[in-house]
Amino acid sequence: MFIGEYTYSIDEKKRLAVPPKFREQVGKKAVLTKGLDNCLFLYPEKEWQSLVEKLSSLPLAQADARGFVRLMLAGGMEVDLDKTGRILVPDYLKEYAALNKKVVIAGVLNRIELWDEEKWDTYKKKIEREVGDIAERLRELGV
Amino acid sequence: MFIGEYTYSIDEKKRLAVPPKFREQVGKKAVLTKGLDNCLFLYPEKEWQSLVEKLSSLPLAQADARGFVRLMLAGGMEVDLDKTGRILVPDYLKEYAALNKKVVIAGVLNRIELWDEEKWDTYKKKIEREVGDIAERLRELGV
DNA sequence: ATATGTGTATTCTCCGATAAACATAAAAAC
DNA sequence: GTTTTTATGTTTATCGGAGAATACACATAT
Repeated sequence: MFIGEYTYSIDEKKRLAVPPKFREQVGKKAVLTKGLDNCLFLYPEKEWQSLVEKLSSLPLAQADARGFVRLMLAGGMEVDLDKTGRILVPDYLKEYAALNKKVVIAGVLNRIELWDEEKWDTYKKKIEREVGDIAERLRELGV
Repeated sequence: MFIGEYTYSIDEKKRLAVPPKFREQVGKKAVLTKGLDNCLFLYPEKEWQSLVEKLSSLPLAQADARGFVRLMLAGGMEVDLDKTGRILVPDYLKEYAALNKKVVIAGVLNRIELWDEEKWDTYKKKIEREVGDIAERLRELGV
């Protein structure tokens, strides 16, 4: 399980370090893809497999599902970690998530999320403001 | 079960002592994360696991749930107790809870809460003022 | 076949951060 | 009153990130 939030710089060659605490869990190969809310998702090989299975089961007839599957699959890219634990972020993903120099790397359950620092701050502030209400609504779900 | 309220100083290296009465129950590793009402939650490993299970079952497609999971997970951090029973509070959590030197450490059922002393006093006074009304409302819930 | 260019991979070093070990002083327990 | 526990402070050594420099692979052109 991934947990915690770190900030790293993406260098001019679009290389980005995976935090040491995550490296072992990620392994040598991972999949980087477009996520929800303008961030990127980074999945370890195994987690990616089980996600793909879920996506496979979505109904082809449903336009929403087609779109989502296309976003995740066509948008994805296999990435390798180099000896020092960095990945290479493809241009089109860097652009999708509007990544600048400072990138927030957040562990969320079975995936790692990459956010542009500014976007992350904005999002976080919004959530923190609303968290009381959200918790009330989630109560129905048993949290 | 955690019970009671203690006050400790957080030092300039952001180390904070876990009260001796809590140490055995907490163990060597714990998870510190953002809580509700601007405090921090400290969970023993086991309690954290069962919380994570609940969070895992929330639907990825629901924006509210995503936000809440991100707050708890990305906001969390594994912390170790050092030889003298202290944890290291990460900068971003210290900031989230606006911790100053004096920190109130309160046992609440299956978790420990960390509060800035001033915020705690204010909150406590507010609750004490409203306790009558609150009790009325809770009666409907069967307390 | 050689030269040149472009982009990626690797290694190295510096500096700062950070956490582990150590030390001291105060308080509590017996 | 002595001993143990606890709270807090200081020092030290290790580790990690960032950037620069180098080495390597591949392509194109001469």
